[in-house]
Amino acid sequence: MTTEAFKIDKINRRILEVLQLDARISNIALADAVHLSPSACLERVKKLEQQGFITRYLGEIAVTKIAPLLESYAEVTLSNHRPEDFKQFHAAVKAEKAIVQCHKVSGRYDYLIRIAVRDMAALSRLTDRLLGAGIGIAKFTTVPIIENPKPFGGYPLEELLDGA
Amino acid sequence: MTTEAFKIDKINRRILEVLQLDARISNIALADAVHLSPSACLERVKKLEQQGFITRYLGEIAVTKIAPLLESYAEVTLSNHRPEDFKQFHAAVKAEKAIVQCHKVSGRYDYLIRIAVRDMAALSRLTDRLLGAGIGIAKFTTVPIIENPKPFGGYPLEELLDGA
DNA sequence: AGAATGGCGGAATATTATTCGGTGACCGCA
DNA sequence: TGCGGTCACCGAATAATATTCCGCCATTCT
Repeated sequence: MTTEAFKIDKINRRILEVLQLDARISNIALADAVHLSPSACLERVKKLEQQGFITRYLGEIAVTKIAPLLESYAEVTLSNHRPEDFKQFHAAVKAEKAIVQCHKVSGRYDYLIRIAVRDMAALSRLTDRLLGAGIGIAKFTTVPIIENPKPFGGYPLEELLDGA
Repeated sequence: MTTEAFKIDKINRRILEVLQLDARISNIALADAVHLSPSACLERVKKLEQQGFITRYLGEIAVTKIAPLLESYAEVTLSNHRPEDFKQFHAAVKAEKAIVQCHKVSGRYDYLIRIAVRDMAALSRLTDRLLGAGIGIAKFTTVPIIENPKPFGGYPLEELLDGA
């Protein structure tokens, strides 16, 4: 046998649900939450990590408490849509630390990127730099974030798995 | 003095930078990375948590490996902009598990929300439900995510703090 | 200078993670 | 139906880590 198809049963789903929102829970507490012994629970978690079902553990930082922060999205449209145009843009995006995330989307624009800078001046400098970098950006519309009424609350695994 | 202004020195910045992308690093390894003894390091981490500089630890799940997933953004415009209209919308958003995140923004629309459902049919049902819920949505434009060229890579704390 | 404060390192202890058999349920197959 | 074989589990033993505690500077304030 080669790579085994993995089974996401009810227990693994529960484990993922918990870890998704509390990555640093102790294995003992997690085991308790899913009604398993610590050893059995740990075995499952390790397997979930190794097989790539859990990719990373992230710490959420209250950036606004330590520094000025203007977070915003930007809608990006490229001038051309050849494979090399996309590649070029991807490379530029990855190199830019202020661009903290990038989605390729389907709709009125090609990409939706998330930007973290100190203030409008820095945002302005960034857009100028991107537009002047010759990476084929035809249109660049920034959408500043004012407030976050609902912070990320995890994926609804039950619905996605069972098919709500 | 009551609540002490907290100092984010170089070491704390480093701690945050590390934890941001590797929340489950052991305290010993973290201490090593920031050139502190485990006890001193732990003391700082605890303080950062207590004072709210670290808000949560999240596990990143490869949802697409375990279930069908259509993730998308949606641009939302409300019909009216009275305080109660916003409140009503916020409440609806929080109650909807498929809406995993919600930003209030400044631009052509009022909100940018992130949605996780199984497929187009589910997305369609969701939009119908939201539009029919009488929560004052005037316009609702979905923007499906095709690809993620740059996953979240953490905030550029150095730039934000030192002022790039 | 002297005392108070705060952060540090290192040792001791408590808690947790990890390893390691042993067991029972389930499955395929004769 | 009975016989391995496999797999996931549990519980105990061990290893590693987290956490506490205390004494020690360095800085600051008086």
